[in-house]
Amino acid sequence: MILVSLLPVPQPYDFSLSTERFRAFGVDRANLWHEGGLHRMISGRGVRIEAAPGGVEVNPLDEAIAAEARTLLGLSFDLHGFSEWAWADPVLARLATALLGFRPPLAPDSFEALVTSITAQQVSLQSAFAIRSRFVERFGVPGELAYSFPTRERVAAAREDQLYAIGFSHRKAEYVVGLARCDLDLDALDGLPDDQVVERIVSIRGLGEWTADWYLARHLGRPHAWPAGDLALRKAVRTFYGRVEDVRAFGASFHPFQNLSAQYLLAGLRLTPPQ
DNA sequence: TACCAGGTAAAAA
DNA sequence: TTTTTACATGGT
Repeated sequence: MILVSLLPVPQPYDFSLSTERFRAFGVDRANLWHEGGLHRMISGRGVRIEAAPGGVEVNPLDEAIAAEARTLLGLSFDLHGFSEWAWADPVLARLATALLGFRPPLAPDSFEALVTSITAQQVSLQSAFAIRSRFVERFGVPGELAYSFPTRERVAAAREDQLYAIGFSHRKAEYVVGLARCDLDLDALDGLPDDQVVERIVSIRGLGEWTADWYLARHLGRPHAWPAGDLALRKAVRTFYGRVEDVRAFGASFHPFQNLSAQYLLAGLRLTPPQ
């Protein structure tokens, strides 16, 4: 089926602001920013997404590509509901205005989401992006611009020392290969409630609470996800609300928009001038 | 140079 | 049970 290349996005939407994450920390070879557009391999085809009136332009476009692009661009978030709700909180009211049109992107693939988190454990996102891009170039498949992210099968067949050679710690190399080889059906998790998803994720070696929370937030797009252990989120909470004794408990005050609140606080930390 | 950065598991206390 | 330690890289 031929579709027009416009993918509508609820307005207001700021494509450049929403994709800042793909540029802020270095190059992501699987979600590549190039000449004003975001490039990703979808269904084996190189896809370019760029700003367009009323949404984004996606080329090429078919049903499968549209579905993944909707996930990638975070179209499932209730941004309108969040904006209305945010008026009750002076901090979020300011951020919702300053970051008008910011819609957090999601990682469309479950394995990619988890490997991405492992690479980001404990190190700066600058370091994580650099290491992950070498991993994508080594084990992924090159397209015209972006690479397809390494498949679980390909990583399951890899040796840990091959990952160590491109900058993974021995421990993280073990985690990634172990994840690829484990018997958990990742895509079966999306039908489970949040707490059961966390339970399954943390049962895998190398995946802790932080990784599970970000999986809920950035892969499944669950509204109530709140990565309380995240160093940057803790810093953002401290910056915008002052000392908070229990950051996880504090997340309840953002119900039912914990995920969007966290994403706006993090984006605000990087993009809005200090108050 | 030394330290920190969007953690985790295992050893030590 | 709680606290401490090792870990690899990139930026400052």
